[in-house]
Amino acid sequence: MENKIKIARVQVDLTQQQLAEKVGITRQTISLIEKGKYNPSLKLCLEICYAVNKTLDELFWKEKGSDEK
Amino acid sequence: MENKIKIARVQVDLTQQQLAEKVGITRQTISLIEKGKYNPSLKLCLEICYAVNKTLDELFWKEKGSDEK
DNA sequence: ACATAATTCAATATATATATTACATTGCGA
DNA sequence: TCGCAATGTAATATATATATTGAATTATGT
Repeated sequence: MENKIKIARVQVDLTQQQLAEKVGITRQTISLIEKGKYNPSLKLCLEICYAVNKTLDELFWKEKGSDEK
Repeated sequence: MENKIKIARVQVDLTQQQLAEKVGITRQTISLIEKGKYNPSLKLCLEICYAVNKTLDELFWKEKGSDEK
């Protein structure tokens, strides 16, 4: 499984749109991040964490060699 | 205190240069990140974690409103 | 099946992370 | 003090995250 943002997002009952507004970016960017298409900045990661009430490790941690694409 | 990268780095006895090489970026970028001058990508954060044997939360977590610049 | 909301996807534009080169500064051992 | 290694910093260049617009697709409820 790519990342856990989507799961955390629905857990707090937010749509991509609403999450995007909460963290101050666009819906498309949320979509791309959830799909693992790229590589958000630390600041953005943190804001997503705050919005869905998770920590960095919970949302973004991957073990060293885990998913080699 | 800005971030904990520098501390973790010296704990594993690496110079900025060596850490940079280990994670595949330049020394200057490490310097800027340690000084809190910007905002690395998630991928880079993870690689730094692996190199110094810490987790994202240990190195990069900040509470919501903590250091407002 | 239809209507609507939620999400994915593409193209181009902009902001910014990172590279590169080079020089300045600091600290430490001889 | 001298010399060197580690670090800080600045200018410009490049790669890429993110914005923007808009269209296509997928889900959900009726």
